[in-house]
Amino acid sequence: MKPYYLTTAIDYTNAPPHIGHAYEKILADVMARYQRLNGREVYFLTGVDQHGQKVQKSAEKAGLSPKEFVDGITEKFTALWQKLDVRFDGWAATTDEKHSRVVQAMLQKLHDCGQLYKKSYSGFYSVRQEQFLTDKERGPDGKFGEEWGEVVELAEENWYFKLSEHTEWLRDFIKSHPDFIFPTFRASDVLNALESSGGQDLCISRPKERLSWGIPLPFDDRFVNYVWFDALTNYISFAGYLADEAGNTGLPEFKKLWPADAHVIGKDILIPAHAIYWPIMLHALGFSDEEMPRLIVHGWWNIKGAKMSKTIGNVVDPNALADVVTPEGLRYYLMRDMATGYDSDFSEERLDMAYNKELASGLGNLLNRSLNMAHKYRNGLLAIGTYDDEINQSLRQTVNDAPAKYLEKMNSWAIHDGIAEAWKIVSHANQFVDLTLPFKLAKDPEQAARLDSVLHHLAEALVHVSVLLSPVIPDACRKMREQLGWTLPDSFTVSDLKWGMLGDGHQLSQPAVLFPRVDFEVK
RNA sequence: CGCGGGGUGGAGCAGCCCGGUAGCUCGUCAGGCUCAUAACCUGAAGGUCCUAGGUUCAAAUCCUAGCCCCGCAACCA
Repeated sequence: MKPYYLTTAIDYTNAPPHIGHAYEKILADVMARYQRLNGREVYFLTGVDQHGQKVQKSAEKAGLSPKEFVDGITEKFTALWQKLDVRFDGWAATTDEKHSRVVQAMLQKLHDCGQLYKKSYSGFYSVRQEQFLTDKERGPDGKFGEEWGEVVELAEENWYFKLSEHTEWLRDFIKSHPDFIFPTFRASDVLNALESSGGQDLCISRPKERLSWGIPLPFDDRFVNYVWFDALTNYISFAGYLADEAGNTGLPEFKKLWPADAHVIGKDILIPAHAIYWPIMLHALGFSDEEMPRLIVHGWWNIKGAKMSKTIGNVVDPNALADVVTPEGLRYYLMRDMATGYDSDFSEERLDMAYNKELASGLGNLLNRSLNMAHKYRNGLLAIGTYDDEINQSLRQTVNDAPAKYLEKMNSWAIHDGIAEAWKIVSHANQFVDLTLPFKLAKDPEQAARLDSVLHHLAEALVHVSVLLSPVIPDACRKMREQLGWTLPDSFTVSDLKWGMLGDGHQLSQPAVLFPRVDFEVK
């Protein structure tokens, strides 16, 4: 089977990362880890989009060169990914020369087969904002507001991509491929956008005098490429597309990797970029319908129902949160509290609940009490024995049922539901302790066999949890396994999970608090 | 009639496709337990399932009309 090829949006290096950036990368990282857990080879690509006018302007404002400015912001992103344990295989930075060469080779290819043309456009241009204005920017009085400064009428030549030639194909493709966009309800949005778009072509250049921070067009050096062919192309350029033509080495073999099994993106960049421009670009380059990628579209984190925005000043900093609830706590919260594809509300109360109630009191405490009793009563040595009863059977049932349900949910990107399936084991195990009362069994020598079976059942249940939750909280699960004295065997998969991972005479390690409780300052 | 999502106990959500005792997590209250991270377990209170019609033996679920909230409407994860 080909490797599972997974990408995220590449983040624009104009401002530091916020909670939404973190969510998307963690979501992709969880899926990457989940696929690996199922024995699938994975290639996970993420990166940064560093070109463009906003960067150029922000750099000027900061008194830095675009390169210096971009490097500074980029470092904030990479540091965050490291902190949050987001492990990617490829790093897509659009200022990378390998990338520029592929972009140029691609543009040349499209130019050669007549997909690009030059045209003059005239309209109203804001000198201060350095952009053309449309009727949308006009105020109620039909005039352009003061924020645009001096507005002049200007004619400018630019290069265009024949997008309109392919819209008919795209319409049919979307209708006949319901899997193309997840969740499916977003597809109707795209079809609507296609209807209203008419036959517009896509402007892909900017004259060099206006924008210098970009990739030059190979067939016309008075222009640099603008946005789309630069940013979207990262998904194939860093996957080894046109590597020979571009003279690139050290990249994956494109034929083996493509198509992408998942482009993980936010709903804001679905239309037009990923659902319209991107498939059409690929189609124009000669990619077949079978070579189209799949889009996984996630929702947004709102703050008390309102959109997060710098203007309102309610931007949530993932770095600060990770410092409070640990990176794993943040990963867990973000995954458990959002139904993939839909919006969700961020709140400190929920984060508090997820960490202190679920991770600390639920899972962490269960591990701690189980190991503690096993050490207290049996020096951490498990004995399987022959004792059994209905209470034991019931817990085994829950544990045995979990993997199949978990797989079903995770395969359809319902991470929150997958977590819930694993959590059923945790809840049942805590209940199990209260039903079996091992601390009482320990006082009665005649109950020795039953006590052994109870301690074994708890440890066994915890081993299962430590596997199922490992994509979401890998480090905590590793620590759990360490305490349980069990290592994940090489090439182990979820379907290998079955009752009896811990044999007779298994030695447990010492317990240690997994998730120390955290006091939340209510702001 | 631009498009999409949503409206379910105090909060957040599931259930709706394939009608049949309204479910989960948190919070509140009461009890139990003492192995454990003041953690764990059990029980209780609390709901016009946005509104009004309709279909049906039966509607949160299907149909019709309307109201409200959010987002999008071609560069914000």
